[in-house]
Amino acid sequence: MKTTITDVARLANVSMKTVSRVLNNEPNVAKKTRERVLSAAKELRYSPNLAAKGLASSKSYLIALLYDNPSPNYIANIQKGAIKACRDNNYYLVIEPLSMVNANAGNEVEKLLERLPVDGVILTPPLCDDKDVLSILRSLNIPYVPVAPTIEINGVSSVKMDDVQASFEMTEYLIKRGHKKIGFIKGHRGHSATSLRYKGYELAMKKFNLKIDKKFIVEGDFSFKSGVEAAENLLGLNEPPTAIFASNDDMAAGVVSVASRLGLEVPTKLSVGGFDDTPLAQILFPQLTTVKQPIYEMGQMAANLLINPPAKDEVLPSYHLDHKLIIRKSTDNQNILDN
Amino acid sequence: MKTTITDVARLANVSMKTVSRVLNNEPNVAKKTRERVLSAAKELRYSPNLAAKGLASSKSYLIALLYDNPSPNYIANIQKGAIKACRDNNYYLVIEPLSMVNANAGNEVEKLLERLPVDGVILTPPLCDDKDVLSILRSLNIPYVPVAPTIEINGVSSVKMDDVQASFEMTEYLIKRGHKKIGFIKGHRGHSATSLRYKGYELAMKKFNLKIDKKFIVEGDFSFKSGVEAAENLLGLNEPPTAIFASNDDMAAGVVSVASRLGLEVPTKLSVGGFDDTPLAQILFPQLTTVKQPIYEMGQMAANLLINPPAKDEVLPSYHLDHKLIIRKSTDNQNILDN
DNA sequence: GATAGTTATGACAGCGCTGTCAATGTATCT
DNA sequence: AGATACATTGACAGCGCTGTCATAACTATC
Repeated sequence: MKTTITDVARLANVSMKTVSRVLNNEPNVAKKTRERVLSAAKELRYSPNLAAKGLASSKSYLIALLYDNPSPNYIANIQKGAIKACRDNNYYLVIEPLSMVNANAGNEVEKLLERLPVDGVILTPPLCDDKDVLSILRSLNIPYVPVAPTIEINGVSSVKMDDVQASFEMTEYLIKRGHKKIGFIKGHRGHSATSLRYKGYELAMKKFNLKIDKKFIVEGDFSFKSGVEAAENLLGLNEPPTAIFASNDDMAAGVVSVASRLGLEVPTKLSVGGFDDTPLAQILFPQLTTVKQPIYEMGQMAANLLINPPAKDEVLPSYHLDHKLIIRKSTDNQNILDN
Repeated sequence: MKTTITDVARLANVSMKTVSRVLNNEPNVAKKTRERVLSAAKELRYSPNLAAKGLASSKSYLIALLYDNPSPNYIANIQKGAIKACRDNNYYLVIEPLSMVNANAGNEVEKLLERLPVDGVILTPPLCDDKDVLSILRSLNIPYVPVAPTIEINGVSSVKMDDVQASFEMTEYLIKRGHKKIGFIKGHRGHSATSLRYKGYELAMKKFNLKIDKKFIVEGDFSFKSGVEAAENLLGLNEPPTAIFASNDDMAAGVVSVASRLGLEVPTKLSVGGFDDTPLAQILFPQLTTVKQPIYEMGQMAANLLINPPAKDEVLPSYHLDHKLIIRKSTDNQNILDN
């Protein structure tokens, strides 16, 4: 029924092994032979049996994506990128949501990976910083790539974006549009992005010799609600900021909602910047100026690093991928400043 | 290194085959033997090699989830449900996004499945109604379960919710809160949910002898923007509705945004109902009354149907799972009506 | 206690592929 | 031409498990 490598071998008049060599792009096959095999395989519409390959070569052609409850949007994009890389290499992606809540994720990972011998694991935050998970992976000797980790691990490449730079650019952009009083809403304490994004803000303010008013820095936790509270706080000041940079879109949405409740028109009276470019950013009115993370690209790169590991001597500690400042209406105060 | 079935067999002093029987819950093993094997397996922390099992039994223990660009939220939930079912049965889920845009998804599916011999496929809309995909699946003889399909296929069970009933309940709820003039925003033409949800609205209106004003029925396309336009249309009427039921949350969000622009307070002046219970529904102010689809449950059920197919004589054409009317602030007009 | 019926167990081949290693063919050099 | 190197090919075992079928060990029956 299903064609096997033997069928191809017979048709091409070579041994199974030679077919195997051709199909796996191994060296040392005569050009003529290679062509003969290829056309035989094509004629028979041959495609290899993954289980058999796996059993014989003790590889699985499977990459696992482990995650613990990040936003659906984030995970969907990581997935798409990872799947792209997998497809390009005849690998497959299996998805495994984990929960760090009930005790040890490490244990869960262990059970999972003992049963499913994947060739590599992609770790997303916050899993990529979980000590147990990392040590299990190391002891099981399974290659892994952390995506946007807080901590760097010796000898392990990670994939990330430059939060500091992105945040710097957003702040710089606001400054260049004439703002001097720029409020900043921090993210969840302990999340690595929180301090990095704040740092970018700080650097930009310093670069342009703007003093950072402590009253303008408010703590949030990345939730819409915390954005609302922070905005109430900031906009209730005697001298409120003319722009607010919230370190994610949900909080920025909170800011916009408070502003509209207070009758403060965005962007004419208040500019608002977000971070992440979630779908929300385009749904909001006015649409949100924000930073698009290279999520898809990170997923793709991560999978690629696992499938085609770089030679030892060219391993980088981490691969930085490009973000993008997306300028939309919520910071479009030009008319006002111009007049 | 890795323990094999042979190790367990040796320790339990039985043959490999008996170990296999025990581990796969096959009948005809003496109780004592079974216990002995089980404890040996436990002691050695044995876990079977998937590739070997697959090769020997020509099964893959893999279920594929095929989708084409639905909302990340939808897909994330389907995934979680499907993975739950997989985990409970030692199966794994591989994810494959497809694109029906560039010509035939059928072809893509074929290439995919020839290479990856999955034991079953979960199809989400709109893929579950694609003729090519369905016929490929049939010709490859791969079991599949459509999730929320428009068309029913003879002999194939599907998993769905009752859109008509849910929509009926929402409408009935609005009516019971005193509304008589209820606007309805339809979804994208051609999407099965569109007509079903409208039908539920219609039935409820009829049941309570409310006449359906044609001006109150507006076409949308499930996008935020179309919700905005529909709302402008509805709220611009001489006698505008006192409640608007948008057939998804994005459009409902559009309604809320128009209402707030027009100074029409929600819910006191206008009640708004949505559908889907997306994250947006809780972010919005006021939070949205909506219908929660059993997405997770559908994913779980779909995977389960593939892993443990029901006996022929008890196959149902489709499995309906329970939705839930989620009542939030956007319809909380009680105070007003009470006074 | 011999016979049949049933349950429990094991021997063994083989799923479809790749790794190893030996064998052959071809080119290069003295 | 003969020796040496290297490129090309194939034979074969075996990855870890399950299906098949034969055999062994019970149970029930008269």
